[in-house]
Amino acid sequence: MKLEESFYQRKDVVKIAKELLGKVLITNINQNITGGIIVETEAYSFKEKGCHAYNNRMTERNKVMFEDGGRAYVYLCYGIHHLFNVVTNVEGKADAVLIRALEPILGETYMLKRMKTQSIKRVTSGPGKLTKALGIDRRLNGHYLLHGRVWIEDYGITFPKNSIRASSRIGIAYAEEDADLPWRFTVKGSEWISKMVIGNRAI
DNA sequence: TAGAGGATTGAT
DNA sequence: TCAATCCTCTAC
Repeated sequence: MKLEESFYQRKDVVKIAKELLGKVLITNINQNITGGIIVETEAYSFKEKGCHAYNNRMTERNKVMFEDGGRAYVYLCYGIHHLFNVVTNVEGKADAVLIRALEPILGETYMLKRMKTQSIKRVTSGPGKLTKALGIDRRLNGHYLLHGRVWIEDYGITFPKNSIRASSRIGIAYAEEDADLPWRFTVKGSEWISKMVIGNRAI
């Protein structure tokens, strides 16, 4: 069952980021259905410095974040990678959840083809990789998640509270004290989460 | 309008 | 450890 507007348009982006774990992100690009169970997310709020929309700063890039919840915010990072976010909260309140890793369950063949690899373990374990595997790019920026080519479904999978790990978000050292907010959520023990490194420590 | 830098990744 | 790669934002 597709998640409805009311799921996205709530105020608590951190809660939504946790609840998205276990949901299934699906795309239909050129009739190729691909998708996976979300196992890693990060919450971003306009109230903190890690967010593109901090202090209500609206630019050409992030203006989708200021629209009503339930849309895709896709942007290009490092000139190479497309990153996929879910816009949450109501119009004017620019919150979003970055999807960082999936467990592939639909269209594995297409994903392997897009990633030019034989290893399914590597196709969706990182925010830049999963967008490529699912065929997501900036053309889907602003796209409504309730119909069309990209959406999120509830497959009835719920991870118990004690199996969700909260840690600090990746790659936002510039956010000063807000860089320490424990707003990255991963499924404990999942072999599908991203392998980013903080300092010398692999996490 | 030029210049710097980024919510990453994979190869070395 | 570092290059790839280009869009976005800021300052001038």
